[in-house]
Amino acid sequence: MADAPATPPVMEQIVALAKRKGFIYPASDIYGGIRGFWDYGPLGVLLKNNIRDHWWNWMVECPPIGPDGEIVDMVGLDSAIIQHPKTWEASGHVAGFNDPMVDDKETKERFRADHLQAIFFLEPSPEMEIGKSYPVSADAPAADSIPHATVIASGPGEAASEIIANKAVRKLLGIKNVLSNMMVGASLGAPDYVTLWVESSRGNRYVYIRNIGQQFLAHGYEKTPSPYTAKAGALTEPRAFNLMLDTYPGPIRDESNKAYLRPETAQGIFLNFKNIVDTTRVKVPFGVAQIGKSFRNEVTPRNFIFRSREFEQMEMEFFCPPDDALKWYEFWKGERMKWWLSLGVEPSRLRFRDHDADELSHYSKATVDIEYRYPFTDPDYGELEGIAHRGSFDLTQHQEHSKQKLDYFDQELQLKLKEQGATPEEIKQRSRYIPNVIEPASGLTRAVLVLLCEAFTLDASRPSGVYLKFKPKFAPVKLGIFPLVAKDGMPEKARALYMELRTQFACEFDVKQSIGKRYARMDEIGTPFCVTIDGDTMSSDIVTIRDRDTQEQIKINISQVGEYVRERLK
RNA sequence: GCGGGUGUAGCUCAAUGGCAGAGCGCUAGCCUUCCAAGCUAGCUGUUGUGGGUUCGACUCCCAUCACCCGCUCCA
Repeated sequence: MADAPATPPVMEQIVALAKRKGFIYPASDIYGGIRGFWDYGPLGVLLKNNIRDHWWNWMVECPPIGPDGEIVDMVGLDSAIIQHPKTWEASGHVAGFNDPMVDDKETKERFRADHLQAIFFLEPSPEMEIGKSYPVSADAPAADSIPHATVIASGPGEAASEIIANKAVRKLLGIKNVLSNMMVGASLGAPDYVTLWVESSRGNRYVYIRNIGQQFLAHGYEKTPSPYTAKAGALTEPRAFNLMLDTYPGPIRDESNKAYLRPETAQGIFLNFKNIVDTTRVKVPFGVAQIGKSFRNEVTPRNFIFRSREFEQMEMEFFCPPDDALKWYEFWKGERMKWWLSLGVEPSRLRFRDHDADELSHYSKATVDIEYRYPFTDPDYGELEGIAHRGSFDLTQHQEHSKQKLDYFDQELQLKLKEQGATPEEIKQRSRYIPNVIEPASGLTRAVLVLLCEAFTLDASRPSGVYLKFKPKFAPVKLGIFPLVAKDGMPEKARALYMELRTQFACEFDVKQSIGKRYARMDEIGTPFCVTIDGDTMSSDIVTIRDRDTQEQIKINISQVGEYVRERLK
């Protein structure tokens, strides 16, 4: 699979194969499809359920042993997709998912208003001096919207590499060389922008001003220069794009009934924190895991099932004492990577990526992504799972909004503090707290995509031209059972074997057409093993097992087939 | 949502404005002792959808939907 050229055509082949063999269909296909939604076909649902069950087993039924050798308490949950609307006010989604956007009417680019970055043109000249101000040029802006830049310092610095690392800027400017960077101020904004003086492929030299959004929006969008052209007046009024899908439970469609389809499964866990603590015997630290559908009104669903409006998540919220949060963060980071590797994903296609400070969500103290090198991101990586240190944000928010106490009394900590000779005051204060949360949140539907990409293997030497190299445990069908030819009692014998094994794992029984064709079909859907009943079987119960990856065949007794396959499903 | 591209059978693709086709596939039968063999018979289309121009539209025009690429967003 590493040999497959990682270009868009490969992705198209994967999408085509997924549809042709019944893994994934466009939703509402006969009506022309509906953007951002996909249906999982007969094989797709088997694959998805296999991954889902593996996660549930790994996280809930048999969770990993903790960093200090302790047993980790873990329970499951399946909360409603629609929660009380206040949930999403408390979580920050109503505000955070209403990002104001502005469009550049000329270039048709769209930007988040609070993320606006502008690029101005500044023709450098030898006369420029530190401490003096110069107007940065813009094509035809209103006079009062021309910022003046004050040169505060010059010389190379850290900002240069940071800005050069900004893909969009690099591409836009065609930056060749960084000539110098300066600290400058602009007349409309704060006096501390980092700017950069570069030589570009266009032969111009530019000044780049970061994060002008906040400051310039304060002066009105009509005076805000467009990020790319620096023209004022090109931007539209900021408009909100709600990224949550809504619905109106109850007989009357009224704003007061408005509810949201959950954009993440996590909040259902926080809402049940108190219930779980009260009704089960879990003690902090413990985790609550949930698998289910989530919905986001994505602006642009793209890249097959990578970004869809309805998707499935596998999330776990791990509640721990604030003092231990970092320890557990590191622990889950490691465990989650192990889990992805257990799917049979090639290690070199996985990586961690820490979020920068300015990239962190409003709630998070630290977040790391596990990323995968998808064919459509290659050589770059795309998100697969986020592991976030959410602090006490969620429980605190829900405590405030619901007026329900969501803190936790830690009896063990109380005892420990007593032993350490802490004062009664300190004991009282520290043993009752709002737990911190470590959240590994992964996309089940993304895992399906990863396994499809990972398994997709071109092989011109075999009749199918392609096969899916799933780890046997995750293959939708485990075993093909074929009579070599449809005569001499072979079909009957093969059918009897099928009847025996179908109760143990997913088997497919096929009599039709040539044996080669049947093998080819199994290759295409990633069936790891095929067993063939031939003349030897009829005379001495010896069958042939054919391996999908090597295409090699071995002979074993018919009575050992079940055991042979089961051994390889572990 | 914006810009560009694409849309014909399950798949890959043909068809000057003039009868919608081929290969693969799929189904049934025959044949067949290990990798999509062969023979026979069959299956599949409101040419993405809806309008318009025309005697006549897969073909030209408009709208719309979906997909791909870029922007934006993002598990």
